Amino acid sequence: MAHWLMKSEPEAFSIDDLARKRKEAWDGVRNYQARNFMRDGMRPGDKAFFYHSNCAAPGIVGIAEVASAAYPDPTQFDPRSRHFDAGSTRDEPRWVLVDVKYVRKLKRIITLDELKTHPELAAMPLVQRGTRLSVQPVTQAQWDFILGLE
DNA sequence: GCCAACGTTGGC
DNA sequence: GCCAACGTTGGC
Repeated sequence: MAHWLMKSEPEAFSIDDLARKRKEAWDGVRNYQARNFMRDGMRPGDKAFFYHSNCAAPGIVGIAEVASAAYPDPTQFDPRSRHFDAGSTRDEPRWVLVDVKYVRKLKRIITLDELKTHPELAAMPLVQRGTRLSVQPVTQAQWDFILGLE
Protein backbone atom coordinates (compact mmCIF):
# COMPACT_ATOMS: atom_id res chain seq x y z
CA MET A 1 0.00 0.00 0.00
CA ALA A 2 1.34 3.38 -1.02
CA HIS A 3 1.48 6.59 0.99
CA TRP A 4 0.91 10.15 -0.10
CA LEU A 5 0.85 13.76 0.94
CA MET A 6 -1.91 16.07 -0.21
CA LYS A 7 -1.88 19.82 0.20
CA SER A 8 -4.85 22.01 0.87
CA GLU A 9 -5.21 25.61 1.85
CA PRO A 10 -7.13 25.50 5.14
CA GLU A 11 -9.04 28.60 4.17
CA ALA A 12 -10.41 26.68 1.19
CA PHE A 13 -10.68 23.20 2.74
CA SER A 14 -9.16 22.23 6.07
CA ILE A 15 -8.74 18.98 7.98
CA ASP A 16 -11.68 20.09 10.11
CA ASP A 17 -13.79 20.42 6.99
CA LEU A 18 -12.87 16.87 6.07
CA ALA A 19 -13.60 15.67 9.59
CA ARG A 20 -17.05 17.22 9.37
CA LYS A 21 -17.85 15.95 5.89
CA ARG A 22 -16.16 12.54 6.38
CA LYS A 23 -15.52 12.26 2.66
CA GLU A 24 -14.65 14.70 -0.09
CA ALA A 25 -13.94 14.68 -3.80
CA TRP A 26 -10.43 16.10 -4.14
CA ASP A 27 -11.21 18.38 -7.05
CA GLY A 28 -9.27 21.21 -8.60
CA VAL A 29 -5.91 19.56 -9.17
CA ARG A 30 -4.56 21.15 -12.36
CA ASN A 31 -1.01 19.94 -12.47
CA TYR A 32 -0.06 17.01 -14.66
CA GLN A 33 2.39 15.43 -12.27
CA ALA A 34 -0.07 15.57 -9.40
CA ARG A 35 -2.79 14.21 -11.67
CA ASN A 36 -0.61 11.31 -12.72
CA PHE A 37 0.02 10.34 -9.12
CA MET A 38 -3.73 10.22 -8.51
CA ARG A 39 -4.50 8.43 -11.76
CA ASP A 40 -1.64 5.95 -11.86
CA GLY A 41 -0.51 5.59 -8.29
CA MET A 42 -3.39 5.93 -5.89
CA ARG A 43 -5.48 2.95 -4.87
CA PRO A 44 -8.40 2.82 -2.46
CA GLY A 45 -7.05 2.19 1.01
CA ASP A 46 -3.85 4.16 0.52
CA LYS A 47 -3.17 6.63 3.31
CA ALA A 48 -2.25 10.27 2.85
CA PHE A 49 -0.94 13.02 5.05
CA PHE A 50 -3.23 16.03 5.00
CA TYR A 51 -1.06 19.14 4.71
CA HIS A 52 -2.11 22.72 5.31
CA SER A 53 -0.42 25.12 2.90
CA ASN A 54 -0.38 28.86 2.43
CA CYS A 55 -1.30 29.62 6.02
CA ALA A 56 0.27 30.86 9.23
CA ALA A 57 1.63 27.46 10.27
CA PRO A 58 2.08 25.22 7.25
CA GLY A 59 2.42 21.56 8.18
CA ILE A 60 0.94 18.09 8.39
CA VAL A 61 -2.27 18.15 10.38
CA GLY A 62 -3.95 14.81 9.80
CA ILE A 63 -4.41 11.57 7.91
CA ALA A 64 -6.84 10.78 5.13
CA GLU A 65 -7.55 7.64 3.17
CA VAL A 66 -7.96 7.30 -0.56
CA ALA A 67 -11.58 6.24 -0.98
CA SER A 68 -11.94 5.72 -4.73
CA ALA A 69 -10.04 5.11 -7.90
CA ALA A 70 -9.39 8.18 -10.02
CA TYR A 71 -12.32 9.48 -12.05
CA PRO A 72 -12.96 12.63 -14.10
CA ASP A 73 -13.07 15.86 -12.09
CA PRO A 74 -16.51 17.34 -12.87
CA THR A 75 -15.37 20.91 -12.22
CA GLN A 76 -13.35 20.88 -15.45
CA PHE A 77 -16.64 20.83 -17.42
CA ASP A 78 -18.36 23.60 -15.45
CA PRO A 79 -17.89 27.05 -17.01
CA ARG A 80 -18.82 28.66 -13.70
CA SER A 81 -16.09 26.82 -11.82
CA ARG A 82 -12.73 28.44 -11.30
CA HIS A 83 -11.30 25.07 -12.29
CA PHE A 84 -13.10 25.05 -15.63
CA ASP A 85 -10.91 23.88 -18.50
CA ALA A 86 -12.26 24.74 -21.94
CA GLY A 87 -9.72 22.42 -23.51
CA SER A 88 -11.04 19.30 -21.82
CA THR A 89 -13.85 17.13 -23.19
CA ARG A 90 -16.10 14.52 -21.62
CA ASP A 91 -14.81 11.97 -24.10
CA GLU A 92 -11.23 12.70 -23.17
CA PRO A 93 -11.17 14.38 -19.76
CA ARG A 94 -7.89 16.00 -18.94
CA TRP A 95 -8.27 16.09 -15.14
CA VAL A 96 -9.16 13.45 -12.60
CA LEU A 97 -9.69 13.31 -8.88
CA VAL A 98 -10.05 10.75 -6.12
CA ASP A 99 -12.37 10.71 -3.15
CA VAL A 100 -10.64 10.99 0.18
CA LYS A 101 -12.08 10.15 3.56
CA TYR A 102 -11.22 11.35 7.00
CA VAL A 103 -9.11 9.11 9.18
CA ARG A 104 -7.88 11.28 12.03
CA LYS A 105 -6.17 14.47 13.03
CA LEU A 106 -2.63 14.28 14.35
CA LYS A 107 -2.21 14.99 18.04
CA ARG A 108 -0.32 18.10 17.01
CA ILE A 109 0.68 19.92 13.86
CA ILE A 110 3.99 18.76 12.52
CA THR A 111 5.12 21.96 10.90
CA LEU A 112 7.09 22.41 7.73
CA ASP A 113 9.80 24.05 9.81
CA GLU A 114 10.11 20.92 11.90
CA LEU A 115 10.05 18.57 8.93
CA LYS A 116 12.91 20.53 7.40
CA THR A 117 15.15 19.88 10.38
CA HIS A 118 15.23 16.11 9.85
CA PRO A 119 17.79 14.70 7.41
CA GLU A 120 15.63 11.58 7.15
CA LEU A 121 13.07 13.68 5.27
CA ALA A 122 15.41 15.63 3.01
CA ALA A 123 14.31 13.66 -0.07
CA MET A 124 10.68 14.68 0.30
CA PRO A 125 9.58 17.07 -2.47
CA LEU A 126 7.76 18.97 0.26
CA VAL A 127 10.95 20.25 1.87
CA GLN A 128 12.81 20.91 -1.35
CA ARG A 129 13.20 24.47 -2.51
CA GLY A 130 10.78 25.56 -5.16
CA THR A 131 8.74 22.36 -5.30
CA ARG A 132 5.03 23.06 -5.41
CA LEU A 133 3.64 19.63 -6.10
CA SER A 134 0.26 19.40 -4.36
CA VAL A 135 -0.03 15.60 -4.49
CA GLN A 136 3.17 13.71 -3.82
CA PRO A 137 4.31 10.24 -2.82
CA VAL A 138 5.68 9.50 0.66
CA THR A 139 7.88 6.46 1.22
CA GLN A 140 7.06 3.94 3.92
CA ALA A 141 10.19 5.04 5.79
CA GLN A 142 9.23 8.71 5.63
CA TRP A 143 5.69 7.88 6.69
CA ASP A 144 6.81 5.91 9.71
CA PHE A 145 9.39 8.52 10.66
CA ILE A 146 6.87 11.36 10.56
CA LEU A 147 4.35 9.43 12.61
CA GLY A 148 7.15 8.80 15.08
CA LEU A 149 7.44 12.55 15.56
CA GLU A 150 3.85 12.84 16.61
C1' DG B 1 11.05 23.80 -30.90
C1' DC B 2 12.58 27.99 -28.53
C1' DC B 3 11.72 31.15 -25.13
C1' DA B 4 9.45 35.42 -23.28
C1' DA B 5 5.38 36.50 -21.01
C1' DC B 6 2.13 35.27 -17.99
C1' DG B 7 -0.35 32.98 -14.15
C1' DT B 8 -0.02 30.25 -10.00
C1' DT B 9 1.89 28.31 -5.79
C1' DG B 10 3.10 28.83 -1.35
C1' DG B 11 6.58 30.31 2.18
C1' DC B 12 7.54 34.23 4.51
C1' DG C 1 0.96 41.40 0.49
C1' DC C 2 5.45 40.29 -1.51
C1' DC C 3 8.00 37.76 -4.50
C1' DA C 4 10.87 33.61 -5.93
C1' DA C 5 10.23 29.56 -8.29
C1' DC C 6 7.90 27.04 -11.33
C1' DG C 7 4.58 25.38 -15.13
C1' DT C 8 2.02 26.66 -19.15
C1' DT C 9 0.93 29.30 -23.20
C1' DG C 10 1.56 31.12 -27.55
C1' DG C 11 4.15 33.91 -30.99
C1' DC C 12 7.64 33.20 -34.03
